[in-house]
Amino acid sequence: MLFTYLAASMSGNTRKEEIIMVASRLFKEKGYTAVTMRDIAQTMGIKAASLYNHISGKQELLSRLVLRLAEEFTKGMEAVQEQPGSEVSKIKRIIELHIDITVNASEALAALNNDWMHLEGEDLKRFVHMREAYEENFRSIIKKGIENGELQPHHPEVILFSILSTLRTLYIWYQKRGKLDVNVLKKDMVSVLLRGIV
Amino acid sequence: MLFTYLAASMSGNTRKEEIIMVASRLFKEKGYTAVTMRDIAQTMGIKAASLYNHISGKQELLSRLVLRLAEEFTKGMEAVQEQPGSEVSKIKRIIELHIDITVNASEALAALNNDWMHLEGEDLKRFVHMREAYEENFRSIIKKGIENGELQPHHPEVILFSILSTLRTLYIWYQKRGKLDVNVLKKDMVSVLLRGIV
DNA sequence: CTACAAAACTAACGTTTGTTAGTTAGAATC
DNA sequence: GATTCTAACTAACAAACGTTAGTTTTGTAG
Repeated sequence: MLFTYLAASMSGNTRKEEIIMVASRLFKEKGYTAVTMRDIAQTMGIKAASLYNHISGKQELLSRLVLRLAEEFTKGMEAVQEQPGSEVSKIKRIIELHIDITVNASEALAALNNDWMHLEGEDLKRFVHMREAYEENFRSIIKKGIENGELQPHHPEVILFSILSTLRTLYIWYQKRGKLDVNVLKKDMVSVLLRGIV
Repeated sequence: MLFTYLAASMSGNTRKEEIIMVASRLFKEKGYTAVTMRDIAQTMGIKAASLYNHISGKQELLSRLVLRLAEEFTKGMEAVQEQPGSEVSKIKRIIELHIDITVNASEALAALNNDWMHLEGEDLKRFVHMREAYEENFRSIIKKGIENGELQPHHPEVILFSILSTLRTLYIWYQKRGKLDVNVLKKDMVSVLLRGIV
């Protein structure tokens, strides 16, 4: 089953995971730097110092959120690459991957998109590496698609960026707009991103 | 001439505009909250206290950046609405508007996208109102386009979101990728966003 | 009932933050 | 030559920050 680890973490079974969930909600609204440990504690109904019985510090909250999700994307991309089929079908699967993760972890996605630069040391390096690898894999799928005539001969960078920025920002819209059905959303997104709107 | 005020402000003719420019660069990299007045001062080669000879405080830096740009978008949208022609041609003009602003003020766009929520009081209200109006105007163009058969009958929200999130994130990619020619970029973006990639 | 672990508390620490007050050097104006 | 203006400076403040140390409460197993 996909997203099992993600699902377990989102349900917040341990106190630690509860804190991480609360943090992700606050990070989404104000950003990592603007959220204080006292904010997180107050939302949980406890004092800031009590948080340290469960976590090592603020950085751990960020790195758990971001790296956990980045690994999910990396795993998803690997699965797509191993699958047989056309390049267009792979792009479809990537779109669906993003939508699945958005639906299951929309809060944490905000941290991944907006606050990854506040990671430190090895965590930051690892994240940047994963992100670059992800984009490079996506790019080579697009290039192959252009070469064999599946895709229009546009600059690959423009295609990559236009799809990826839509998918990465999806978390903002999904839930502002009444949470439409996931399968309907997938179908619409695939159609709009691949075949355009006119 | 369009963007005159914007261009004047970006050239940094006064000391105050210099500070605002430096701030926008730093805000783009780390976000509003993570940037300190000492950071800004150090980048300018002066002490933090000296900044207050030119500006009233940190908030002013943010609100100048964000509201100035928001007004540029609002003016642009008004111009598009007054223009005759098909709905598709209006969408084209909107795409070009975003690209023009991105090229002329890519730094400030980061603040507008990521840090608007740190505006306070009346500034925040004004921004949110302008943003909602902008989206509503865009949405009604799309709806009209669907009604008269220019556009595919997708959920307007999906179309709006997919175009807008691409355009809003453009500032990240434009300059990471060697600053391609503006007119080429416009043509490619219009083609990809309107007619898709397959 | 006792022992223990989990999870909360109070109090405080050393820094960093945005900002203010008062001062000074140099250039422009009268 | 005196005055005003511009733009920098030093010094410091009060508040807020992440975090630590030590203590108390609470629930559970022997």
